[in-house]
Amino acid sequence: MKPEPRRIALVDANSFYCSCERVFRPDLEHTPLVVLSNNDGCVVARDALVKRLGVQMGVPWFQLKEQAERQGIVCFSSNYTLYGDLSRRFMSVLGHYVPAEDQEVYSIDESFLDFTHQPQLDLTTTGQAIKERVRRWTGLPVCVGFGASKTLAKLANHVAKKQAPWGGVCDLTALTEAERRGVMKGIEVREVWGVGRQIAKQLMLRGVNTVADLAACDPNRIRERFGVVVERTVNELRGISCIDFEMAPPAKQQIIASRSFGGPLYTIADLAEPLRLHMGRAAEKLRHQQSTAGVVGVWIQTNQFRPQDPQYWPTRTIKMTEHSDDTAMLTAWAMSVLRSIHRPGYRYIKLGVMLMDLRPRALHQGSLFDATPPELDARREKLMGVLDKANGKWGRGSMGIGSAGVKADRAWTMQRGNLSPCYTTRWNELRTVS
DNA sequence: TCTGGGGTCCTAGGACCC
DNA sequence: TCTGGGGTCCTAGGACCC
Repeated sequence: MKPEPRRIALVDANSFYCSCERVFRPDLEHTPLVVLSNNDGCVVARDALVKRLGVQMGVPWFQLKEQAERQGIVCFSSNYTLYGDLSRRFMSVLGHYVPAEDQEVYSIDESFLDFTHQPQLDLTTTGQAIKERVRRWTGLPVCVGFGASKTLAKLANHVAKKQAPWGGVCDLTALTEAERRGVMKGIEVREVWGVGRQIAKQLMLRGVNTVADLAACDPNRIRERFGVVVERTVNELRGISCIDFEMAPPAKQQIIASRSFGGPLYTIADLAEPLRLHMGRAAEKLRHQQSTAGVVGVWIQTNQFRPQDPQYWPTRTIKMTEHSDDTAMLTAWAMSVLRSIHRPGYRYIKLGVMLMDLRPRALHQGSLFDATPPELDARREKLMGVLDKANGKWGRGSMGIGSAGVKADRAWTMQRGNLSPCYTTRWNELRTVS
């Protein structure tokens, strides 16, 4: 017996970061808007008006600045505290439509919802209701796509976004086979979830140009040439759901914290400061997911966009003698790595730290040679708890190990010249109505 | 002068073992 | 002349995602 096809929705916010900024700045409703990456480096979000002006994703801001001024484009530094908070509200509105086990929060601005267990619902009507309620309760504009698999739901969402007649909601499950094929014929294969630049190029060389072409491929042949991942994608396009919902996000297998500096750094002493800051953040994430790390890694790099500079981008990892989640311990190991890879005479612009070989904290057992007595371990744990609380309350980096705790304008701190206030998370930055 | 920061999965090939 | 074969583990690199 053939199982009933699934009814999966993908809800995706339009130009999420830009929309977040606009929620608190209704005066900018008709102003073209971009949001910049860390350090005000390049464009990471564009609203519809800016897209129409032909501004590409990822353009360095310094190249765009003049044009932006001419065309009245407003720019914001990224404000992840604000986006994270609006994301939580958005996701909780979606939670009204399905039981918790049928919602997967896929990214900061996207969520899958499984309506398979609510066959009585008309999906287009439901999609419109979702769109309206999210708009009313959070101020965010969203589009909704429905399909028999996650990949088809993604595709439907793409259609809802790009093709105005759908009104922001596209239900592929309501179409006949022929109608669906018609829609797929009109979309380039590159747009499929899971098909990136390289694979799209290879497919097109073989005459597979549209989504319809890919859906018509023999999965076995695809597997031979492209592997199991693309094979799965073909099956999903054919309405066979292969990618399951992931409920509690699995614990991370590696944790990375890195940033470009506001300006170049040179010595080990210079680099130690951002190292301590990054390791503070990484260790916090590690403790948050209740893991310990067995391996720490560090990399530093010079500016590859300055070919006139000598280039150097060493990276190295080291296996610690025991697993740990202790900021001071992890920092000490990372410092030893930094000392081993650092060479004088280079102009460094970025440093990153990495935690690997993660395992659940419950498994942690003091090693036979562990010099720290258990009661000291308990005190350390308490200290780490205080650290995480303080940083949650007063902002990242307000408390840390050594000099990383000092909040100051240093050469290496991020440039965020156009940061919006934290409207939703700090009392003193709340919007006032007069 | 100024060019982001995270993550995952799969595969191929080498080391090593019996 | 003639140089096995299969299994596992690890790592590096490539591809993808947001």
